[in-house]
Amino acid sequence: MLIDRPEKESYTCREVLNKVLLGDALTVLRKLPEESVDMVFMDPPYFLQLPPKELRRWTVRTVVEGVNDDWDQFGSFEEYDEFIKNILLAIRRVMKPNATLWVIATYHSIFRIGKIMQDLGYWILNDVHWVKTNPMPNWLGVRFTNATETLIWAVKDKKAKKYTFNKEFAKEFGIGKIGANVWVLPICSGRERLKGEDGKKLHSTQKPVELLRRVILTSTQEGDTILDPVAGVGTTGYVAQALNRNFIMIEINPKYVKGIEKRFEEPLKLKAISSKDKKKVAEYVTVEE
Amino acid sequence: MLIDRPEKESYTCREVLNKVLLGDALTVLRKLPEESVDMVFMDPPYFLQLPPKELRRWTVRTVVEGVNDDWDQFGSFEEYDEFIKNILLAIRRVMKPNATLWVIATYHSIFRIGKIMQDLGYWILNDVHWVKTNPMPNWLGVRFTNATETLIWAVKDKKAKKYTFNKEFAKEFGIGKIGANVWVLPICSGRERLKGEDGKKLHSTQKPVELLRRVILTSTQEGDTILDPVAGVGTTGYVAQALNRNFIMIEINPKYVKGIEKRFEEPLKLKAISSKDKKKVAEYVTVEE
DNA sequence: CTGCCGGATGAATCACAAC
DNA sequence: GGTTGTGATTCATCCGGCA
Repeated sequence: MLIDRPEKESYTCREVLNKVLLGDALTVLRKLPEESVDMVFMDPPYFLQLPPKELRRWTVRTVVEGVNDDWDQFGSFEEYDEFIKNILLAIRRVMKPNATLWVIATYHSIFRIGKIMQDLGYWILNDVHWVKTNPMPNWLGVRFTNATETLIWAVKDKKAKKYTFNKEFAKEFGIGKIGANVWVLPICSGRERLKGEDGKKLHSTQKPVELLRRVILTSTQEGDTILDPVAGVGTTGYVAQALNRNFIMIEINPKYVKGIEKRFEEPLKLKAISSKDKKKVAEYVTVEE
Repeated sequence: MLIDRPEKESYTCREVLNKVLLGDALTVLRKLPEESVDMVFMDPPYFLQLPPKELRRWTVRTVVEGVNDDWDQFGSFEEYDEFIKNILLAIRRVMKPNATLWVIATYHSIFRIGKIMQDLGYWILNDVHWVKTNPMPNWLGVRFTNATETLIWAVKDKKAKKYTFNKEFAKEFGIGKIGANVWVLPICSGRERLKGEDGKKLHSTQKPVELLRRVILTSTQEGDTILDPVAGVGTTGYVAQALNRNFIMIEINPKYVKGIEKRFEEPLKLKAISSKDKKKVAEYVTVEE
């Protein structure tokens, strides 16, 4: 069975391998054996601005002179930080000593996440920048078009050395010929995008298969175990399976889990990025004369 | 006089306009009038935490002149955070209500800086990614080649609305045709790179003129006042002057200040990026068929 | 003046084994 | 644990020397 709802106190690796565990990330993570996974990919919820009324004031406010009282968003920042910190701690426990962790987010939250990671002892190896060829057309002329998401790639500890890095793939994916930390690829759309029964997109931030293909190929070996504690519609496991890696996915929303189940009925056949798509990418990033 | 050593308790804007103030950033910032500058560009120490040993090129046996300057040394993350927080607070005081702030750093510290900015109430407008066409390669192939630096662009407060954003320039500089938050340009080298009397680079991390040109053209108007509290060899003011903006620069190191003085003897004549360079950039980011 | 070639170098958290 | 010596292996770009 692909789907499982963990009831026991703790699980062996074998019991949860290649399963989607229905439940809260933190609760389920704590049931997994320690030092058991080779790589973790996390796509945490984005930080959403709540209406000011629901927010508390930030206690550190008193540090600053001459500041008006509208610093209300910090109450929710604190809650967000707490959530991130706890899940990063729980992840750290299940990572093998030389496992690596990927986290993806936008500027709304990536800075908070990165600092928390460093404070917990994670050692950042790279930031990788996903440049979207077809970002949301949010051009109001008041900001730069936000065409990027940032991935942080890290090890548990500064001392971790023998992590997996397949540089041939890194060179293939990064722009230029030097394996740079910049990936240019389109967002998930078209047939790849999962739809609900209402015909609308099932998940608001479904990650493209190609993104996970790159993550997995550069940082794991065949047979490795990949964990995604906030699986959403399960792109991580879906691509992992196609690349002969094992996966453990955790997702709390039954709607998404149902989506994963349906998705897995038709296993992914991976093909390299089409030359047509490559051409599009090339056109996109080319600077005009 | 271009150079000035502030002795008084406080200064009017007129007294410090288009001057390099020799002194500690925090001390001098507190002497400036509040709400007096339109834009701030800050290039703080990145706290690279480079290993104490030297890195030697294998083929030519030469040593990489890393960033081992005293100004990049901090005892701990906490110490670094305190430094950043205090300077960000002092900057906030002198910013006009609709002024904007740019901060640049690499993955070593940009996440910490971004979180501290958010915690202090700064409202992030964008992250802008500088993709370097000619970075140091990662020789051992154990990571992605770190080819980027990240700029955070922010206003003092979420409520600030009427900040300057020249969208024509944003469209010109960003890759694609959408004004994306990605700038591709080479690092500062060759004749542009200031040399000391020993023939070696005067500053380990001099920023390219083209980077500042983009920052200034997108986020200020002619006649605006631009502050750089950690001026180094003064690229910010040098480009500001060429673009008919006013500047206030602060720098504590007399060696760098002397470098600025000499640099200003020959005012910058700005030329647009050449079509040859544009072509190179295009080649660099183009994806192969 | 131009073109070719060798040398130098860049914000780098870059390895590993032996003592 | 720290220190030191050996060795495996990157690329775009600029500059100066020389043909």
